Amino acid sequence: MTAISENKRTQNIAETIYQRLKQDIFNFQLLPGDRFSETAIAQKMQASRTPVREALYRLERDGYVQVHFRSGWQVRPFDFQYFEDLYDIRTLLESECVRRLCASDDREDRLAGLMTLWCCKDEQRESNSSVVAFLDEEFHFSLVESSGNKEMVRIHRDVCERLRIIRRLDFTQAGRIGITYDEHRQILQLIMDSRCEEAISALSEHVEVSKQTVRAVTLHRIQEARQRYRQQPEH
Amino acid sequence: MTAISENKRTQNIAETIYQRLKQDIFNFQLLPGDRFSETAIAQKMQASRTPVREALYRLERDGYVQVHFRSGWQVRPFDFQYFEDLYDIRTLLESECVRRLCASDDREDRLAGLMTLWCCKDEQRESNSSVVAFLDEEFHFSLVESSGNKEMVRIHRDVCERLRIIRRLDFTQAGRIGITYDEHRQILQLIMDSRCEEAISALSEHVEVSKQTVRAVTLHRIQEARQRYRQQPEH
DNA sequence: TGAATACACCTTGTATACAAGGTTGAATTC
DNA sequence: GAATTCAACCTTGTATACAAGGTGTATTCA
Repeated sequence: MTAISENKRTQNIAETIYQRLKQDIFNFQLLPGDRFSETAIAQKMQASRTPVREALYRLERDGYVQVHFRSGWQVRPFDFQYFEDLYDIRTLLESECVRRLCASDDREDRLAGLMTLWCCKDEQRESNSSVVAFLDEEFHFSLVESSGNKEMVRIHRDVCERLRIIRRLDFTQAGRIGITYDEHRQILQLIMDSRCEEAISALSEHVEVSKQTVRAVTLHRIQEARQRYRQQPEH
Repeated sequence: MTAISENKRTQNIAETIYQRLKQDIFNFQLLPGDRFSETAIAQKMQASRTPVREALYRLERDGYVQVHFRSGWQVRPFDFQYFEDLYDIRTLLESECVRRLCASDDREDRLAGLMTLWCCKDEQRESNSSVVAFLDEEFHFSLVESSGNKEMVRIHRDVCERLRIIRRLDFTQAGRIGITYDEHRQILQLIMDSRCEEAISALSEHVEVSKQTVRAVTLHRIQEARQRYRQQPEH
């Protein structure tokens, strides 16, 4: 009801439903393995099946849900290998961009913005974990954008989008914010000094830690959500 | 009419239309920049707009067409920067896989199939350009599959799929077949010898040549198709 | 009591009707 | 003659009706 009525002045019910379903999956209101039908979603969203189907097929291509022929839809079960594969790709793409940055002459100009943001005094550091999570993503996006390869940017954003469902849990852990600042600063400094391999190592390690941290947290959160679900089942 | 009536025993009109539209784009029967409506496609395919829309949204996500709000669809104009970006990503992904192969102990087993196929005697070489084009793709797929990273495989296949529209013109050029065989053999040999950087160089060069060859051919073919179109316009 | 079968219901796939708004071209006015 | 306005048509977005087939349950038979 809400999402539809605050219908952005133009029309894109399909887009709205897409966003809302993704949110539901991200917030573990739709749990991995859950099954549901197009009609049920349509009723919940107070819309017809047409935009619902459009949204679902987008989510299917994104890898979040899968359709069973004439037998309903299902939230794709969690697969940690899947996320680790994505992390590997992220590392590969960003490493390549670091390599190109180190070899470029104008890296000072390209990195100016990031330098002032991440190499600041301790008291100027952001402390809100949501904001830092956002800035962290921007940091990695910027690295890839510096490559000038639009398709690489697109793929990287896509990979990060898939990872966001678990990454956003990262900064809820104590100490992660400070570590992130330190590591970003170190990476930038190494790039500026053209110490390419060291920069790539630092970056890879940075991502690896994030991966490990998230793995434990996510398992915990899914467990938690499943508990809640069992206590007050809606159907 | 044909594509629909030979309707695979089950139903997937949307899938059929998707394939057929993509073919039309690949064969330059739908030219970059062409505009068309859902209704027109539906009539041509003798189906309703519903599966047509599903197919078109898939093609949009694939990057082949774009929708103009309440103003029809358009085949996305050719953008060589786009294809060169894709070639760069391909090179990056495959290089990484070569690197991993060189570092692995069981590369002999993993590459056994490719070795017998590409390091054969001259008289055993395939001469049909379509077949070689297919085998060439399989060669590069196999390299990436050896990484064991399913998502990297998926992205690589996706990139290759986007490139196929221009790559398949490659092997129509005289001499390309022999060169492909020679280069594949060289790359495999370098990997087997664990000469990692040399293997990557050879691979990168191999892809680069393909890129250059295709660029000229494609420009020519589009020109050609546009001529035909002007001579016998259907509308 | 258990297994098998049939039927009712539910699912997605497809076709079609309707709505809202963009485009185009002709008519009208200056 | 040129510019502007308005209306008819065409476009996609959405809702709904219908079709084909999968699922599960209840009933029946052994």
